[in-house]
Amino acid sequence: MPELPEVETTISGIKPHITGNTITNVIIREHRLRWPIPENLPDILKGQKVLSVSRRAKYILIKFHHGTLLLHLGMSGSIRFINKNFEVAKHDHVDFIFKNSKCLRFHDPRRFGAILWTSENVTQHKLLRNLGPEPLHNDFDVNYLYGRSRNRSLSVKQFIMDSKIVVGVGNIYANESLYLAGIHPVRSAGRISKARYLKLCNSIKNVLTDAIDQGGTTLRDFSNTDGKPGYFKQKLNVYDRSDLPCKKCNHPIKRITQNNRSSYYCSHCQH
DNA sequence: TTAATCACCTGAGGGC
DNA sequence: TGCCCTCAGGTGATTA
Repeated sequence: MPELPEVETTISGIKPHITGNTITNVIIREHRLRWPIPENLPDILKGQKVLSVSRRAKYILIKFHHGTLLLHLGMSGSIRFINKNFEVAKHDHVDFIFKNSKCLRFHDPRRFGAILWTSENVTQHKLLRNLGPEPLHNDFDVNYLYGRSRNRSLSVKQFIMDSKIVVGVGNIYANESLYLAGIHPVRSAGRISKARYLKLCNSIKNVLTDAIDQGGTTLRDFSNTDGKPGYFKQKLNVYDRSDLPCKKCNHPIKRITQNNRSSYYCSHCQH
């Protein structure tokens, strides 16, 4: 499932191919994603050149001179850059055809993803304007995280997964970061010391950086733009490892449910 | 303002 | 083999 490292991997894969390239057609086979794809998207994009590709949180931003295309991969989405005549598979919902007969193909079995258009300043788009800082930027640090956590009673795991606090920390990396910081996932966010938030802040940055270097985490649904898997799964310490021995102490990894999300932790190493 | 819950969706896997 | 059920989960919207 695409989290921030997977989105970063996707962008690295498509950026060199589509930047400066011109769209000649957009084929929409299925409009019903998380929100309906705009009916007039082909008219908006035909003949337009891609100026840049960037990311905010897990949104991929493809900039044109007259606006920005927002792509979100949701739970199961992926993008591939292929020849336009490549055989269409089930759940290949949208093709962006380019001048050189190549095609950016959006595939999403669960249709939790999104393809939206804005002609306004994209940073003020309603989906982006209230987002927290990027976890790998300098403005995400222990002072910020500790300050935002005061008087918050929810669990620390829910806290770091809240995109208004920090973006891009999904379930996998929240579990891994808390394990590396030695913090129990159900502990109340407001009752954790600054010293422990320093560890957590560093863990989040390290886990995400490492995962980006490994090309993301392949579980059930993710592959990169070449259709190849990510390799971070091999480095997971707790996620999806319930009942297996902790890599530090050999105690079995436990699994609990928090807000309908699976949490994995070592009761011996995390407090 | 905060926290909890719901809704969206389909493939995988297990039980029978 | 086939059917049914449960689970997985990102995130905006809704409710309390």
